[in-house]
Amino acid sequence: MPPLRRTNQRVAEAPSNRTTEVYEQLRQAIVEGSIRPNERLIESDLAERLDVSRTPVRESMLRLAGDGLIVSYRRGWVVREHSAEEIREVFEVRAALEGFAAGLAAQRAPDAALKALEAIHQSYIDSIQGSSRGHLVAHNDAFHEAIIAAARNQLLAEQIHRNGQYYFIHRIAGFLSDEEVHTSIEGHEELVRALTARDPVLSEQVARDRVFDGLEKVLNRIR
Amino acid sequence: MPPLRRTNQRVAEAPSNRTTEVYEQLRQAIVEGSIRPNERLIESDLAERLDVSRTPVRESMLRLAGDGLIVSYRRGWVVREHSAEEIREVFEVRAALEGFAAGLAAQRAPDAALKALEAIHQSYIDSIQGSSRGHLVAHNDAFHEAIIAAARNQLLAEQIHRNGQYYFIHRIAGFLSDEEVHTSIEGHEELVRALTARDPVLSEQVARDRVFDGLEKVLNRIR
DNA sequence: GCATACTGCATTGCATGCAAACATCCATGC
DNA sequence: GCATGGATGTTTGCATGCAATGCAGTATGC
Repeated sequence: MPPLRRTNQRVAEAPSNRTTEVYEQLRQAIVEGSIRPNERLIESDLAERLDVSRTPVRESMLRLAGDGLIVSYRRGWVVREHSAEEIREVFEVRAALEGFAAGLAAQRAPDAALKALEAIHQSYIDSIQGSSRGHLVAHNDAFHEAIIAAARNQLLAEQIHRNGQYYFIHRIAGFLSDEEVHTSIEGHEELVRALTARDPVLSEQVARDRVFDGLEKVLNRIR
Repeated sequence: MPPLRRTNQRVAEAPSNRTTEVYEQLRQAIVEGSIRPNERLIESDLAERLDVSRTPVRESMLRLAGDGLIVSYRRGWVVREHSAEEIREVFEVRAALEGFAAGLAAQRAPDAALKALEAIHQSYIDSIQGSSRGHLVAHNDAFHEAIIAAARNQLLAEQIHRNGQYYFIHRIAGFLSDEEVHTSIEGHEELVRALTARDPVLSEQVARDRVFDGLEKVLNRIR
């Protein structure tokens, strides 16, 4: 046990190297859906395709498993499939975490942060005419990011991100009806109001309700 | 992309092998505190001590990093240290997740599960005379497990466990004053009442309050 | 005496080889 | 025709080697 300098600053969880590159690529592929659920992941295959040895691929697998994106099955790994039941579970966890974040934001966010949030929301409404759906996803992300940041709890932010469940949203965003888009915007509006009123209980409630709305939409899509 | 049989059943995240063994051992050592915060982890060192090659050690490191127990620092890994600020963050996440779980349990738990919970609590009170502190930890774990199970959301359960924050509790459990033990038991009592009353809002509130109580205790210890 | 450059060493990053485990396929028996 | 057992091939689990990286300690210049 040698003496060691302190590391109180938050440090990247993983350094930048080839393993991390591979990890990012695989993660992206799974999230986008270009590697499909239940598809089996063969080390030597992927290694060859990505032009690295099996080692970084193996290590990436472990990290993906930690994220819950793949699970061990028999000898190897397969992309996890989310049954309707599991999707419900995912959204419940989101409701818990994002709801809590909204509650914290209502208590802690500096006034400037709330103003910025309002600006994000407003600029989105202004630009809604173009009505590009890619834009919609980007806006939604920015809006949530702002709230999560305002909650001032990095661990909470990490957990929300890590869950990597956003990919459900990415896959379905293109399919939302105009009415659903409208509902979503109204939800944002309501949330902004609750936050600027500095009402933690209401903010949490609204944020949760929005998540459960999302769940309904997803469940409708997969049926 | 070969056709593949389905894997809808939930599968263990990692198989049982030497890597997993090493992982468990290291995790235990960190959680118990026998490897201290800010201590540096040397692959070849650990490999020799555990009598395996560096490969399973490396892979364990990645999983530990995924759990947030170690962080990359310079070239290697160090055991993460939790500043007071981070401890607050940890407990806020616990409040979010465990509170939510209590709320779900109030809505969903079969009557039998609540009866079982009451029994756990009661048997503990009956046996409190012995007042062994190891027993206290075990009881606390059982109590929480029962609630988490009753919430009927496996992902939520995984997240609560994974956070691996219990180790704060293990480290301090021996140091609780009798008064604090008493408070904790009262908390359990209150929670059982809220759950059997099937009141989700109250249950969530009580569970959260208990977590924040715990935070106070921990913060008092480290000062 | 302090800063800066250089050299050696500890330690990781990645590749690869080998053996064991497991699935698959086919043959055989009932 | 179905089940059971064995052989074969694929894929992982783990060990190990080599090169590269960055740290430490020392020497050198100012």
